[in-house]
Amino acid sequence: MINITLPDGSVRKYDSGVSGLDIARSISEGLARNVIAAKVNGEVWDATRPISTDAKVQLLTFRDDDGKATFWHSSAHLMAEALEALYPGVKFGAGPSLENGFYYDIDLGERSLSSNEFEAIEKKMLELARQKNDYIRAPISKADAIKYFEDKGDEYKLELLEKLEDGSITLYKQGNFTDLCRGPHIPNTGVIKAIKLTKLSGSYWQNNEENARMTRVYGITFPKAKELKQYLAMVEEAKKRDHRKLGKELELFMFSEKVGQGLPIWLPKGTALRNRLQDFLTKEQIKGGYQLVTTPHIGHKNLYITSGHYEKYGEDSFQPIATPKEGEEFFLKPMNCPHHCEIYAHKPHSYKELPLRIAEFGTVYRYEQSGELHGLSRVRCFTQDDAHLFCTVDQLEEEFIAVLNLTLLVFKKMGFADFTAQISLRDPETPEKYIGSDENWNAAESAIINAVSKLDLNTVTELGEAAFYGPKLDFMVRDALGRSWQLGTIQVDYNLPERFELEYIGPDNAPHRPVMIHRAPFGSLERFISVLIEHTAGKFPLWLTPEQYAILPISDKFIDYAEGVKNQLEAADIRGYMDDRNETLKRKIRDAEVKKVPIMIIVGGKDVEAETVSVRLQGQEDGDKGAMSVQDFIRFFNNLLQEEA
RNA sequence: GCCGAUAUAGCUCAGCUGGCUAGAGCAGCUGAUUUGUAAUCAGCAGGUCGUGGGUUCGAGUCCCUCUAUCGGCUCCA
Repeated sequence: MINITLPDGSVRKYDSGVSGLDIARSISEGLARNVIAAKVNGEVWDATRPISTDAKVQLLTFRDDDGKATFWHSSAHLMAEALEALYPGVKFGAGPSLENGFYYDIDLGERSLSSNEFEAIEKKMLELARQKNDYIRAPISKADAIKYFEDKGDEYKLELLEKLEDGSITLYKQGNFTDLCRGPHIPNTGVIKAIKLTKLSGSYWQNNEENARMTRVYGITFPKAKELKQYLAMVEEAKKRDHRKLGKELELFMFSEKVGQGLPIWLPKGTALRNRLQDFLTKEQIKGGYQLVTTPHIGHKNLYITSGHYEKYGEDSFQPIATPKEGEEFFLKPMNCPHHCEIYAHKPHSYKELPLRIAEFGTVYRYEQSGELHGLSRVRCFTQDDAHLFCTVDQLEEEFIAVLNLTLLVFKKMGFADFTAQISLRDPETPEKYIGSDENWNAAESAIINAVSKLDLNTVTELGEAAFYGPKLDFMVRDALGRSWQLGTIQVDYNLPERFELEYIGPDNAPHRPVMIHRAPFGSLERFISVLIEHTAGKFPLWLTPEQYAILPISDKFIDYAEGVKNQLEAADIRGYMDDRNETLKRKIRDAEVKKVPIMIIVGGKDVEAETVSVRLQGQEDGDKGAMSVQDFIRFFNNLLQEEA
């Protein structure tokens, strides 16, 4: 008998050789039907794999992330089986699970695959799934495995085998398909009920351009047809919220082929939105003891040689701007820190002045790879809500917490609840990638970890995601299409103060090196706005939206009256416009609804007589709020603003 | 940057296997209508079919170049 400890802490006794599935059965039939895999002492195993020692066991279903991963990985095998049945001789590369679904890289030789063929493949997969074939795990010797794939003629699997150690190799077989695989897998194909192949793309073996080109087939599967339907509906909804589409429709920004790739042009409404975001943050920063600065958009080559960016990014940046003077070169600034370091360096500092916080909405230019450009999320010209804090090592944690709170305030104000704080540390395997002493790195990493632990945050820690000059805390927010984008960032930097030889005079009357914190709560206005658009589906909070109201006169007889109302609202600092077109009221309402103007103010004969306005709220079943005086409307409006805050 | 796909009016799209003056809806303009809570009616105008080249008697349609966009990959100071 062995002892199995379940997640709730209870311990049950089973015969040695019991499987996760057996344990599930002993608990309930329903659970047994839904079990996909079992986490045994922290390692995900096949639900059918025998457990022969005392262990902590967690049964995984499709609801668990590890369960999903197993389900989708098994689905990749199922797809491979279908592909092999439909396209004999196809060779297989890698076929992992993804955050949403799975893919398999395949080599069809001369043949190419088109998405028109997806339906046939899905059909085949369903047919195979219904056979309820078991996924069978088979440990195998290296020699036998090599023989198997030599006979099959799959050179990719042979290449993978070369790197594996004899004794650790397993094959998985379901139906007529056998794959080299570490596993784990679902018990049998029958649980895969709903299948959709989603896209096709090119890839390279081992992700290396020098290697053979392969075709990557993406798909997603679910245990229930309903779940697939919901997923597809979610994807549809996400497409509707795509900031590129809404940005065009709401006339926030544009791109021009003539102006250049990745260079967003902000239209009047988009600019109004940006300016409002900037005003909001500027006020908060002033409260937080920041000083505002303005620096040029270009900098001398020497600035970037000093900062080290020239060496690291010079070749991949916008190339230098030459001047009539021989040998003189300037760069478009790719970041604001070097300029800010020079601001710090322009006069001596006492420890009494620290922390020194300087902020700037700094527009920067980076030559991002053309294939990477994406709406406002990834552009070549963007404005960072940048600031650099110079402080002593002792002040680091406190400053870090203050910055953290500012960032959280921004997220709260914008209604972002679904974000993750990613603690990005060094990769201990590759110390050569980082500059600076171990001592400084340790101090900086623990300052971040300590600061974060004092706040209630959803965090993940990623090794190897640190910048080359220091660890950082990045805020990741998911967009409408499920992609994760980095917004705010807080980074600790010992490197630039060193390179720029920044100093302060300490109480001991000796020079010391300050620490620098880079931070940007929005990250960049461009990316922030892209996520905000998708988050709100274009219906911005009242305080932020470019046009808060539309006055809709019922006919042109009431334009004068409407004009008077508009003046009163302007005086009360409420912004909007009048729709004085010669159109029906229905039409004007529809257009304002589509433009997502939050408040419609209707004025007609009854209003003129009673000295009222009739108020309608956008996007509501019953938006009609009835008639009220302009003074009452202003109160009503301010209440709405209050509710938001 | 790499792989694949796409590019027709301001916007969304039609135009089959190459064949008369390239179509529609919305937006725009003009006129009529003067309207009470999600599209009033009529008329007009608008495109050298992304760019440059080629094949052909003939190219929006086929081929190549470039540019941009989309989906991936890689990258992200």
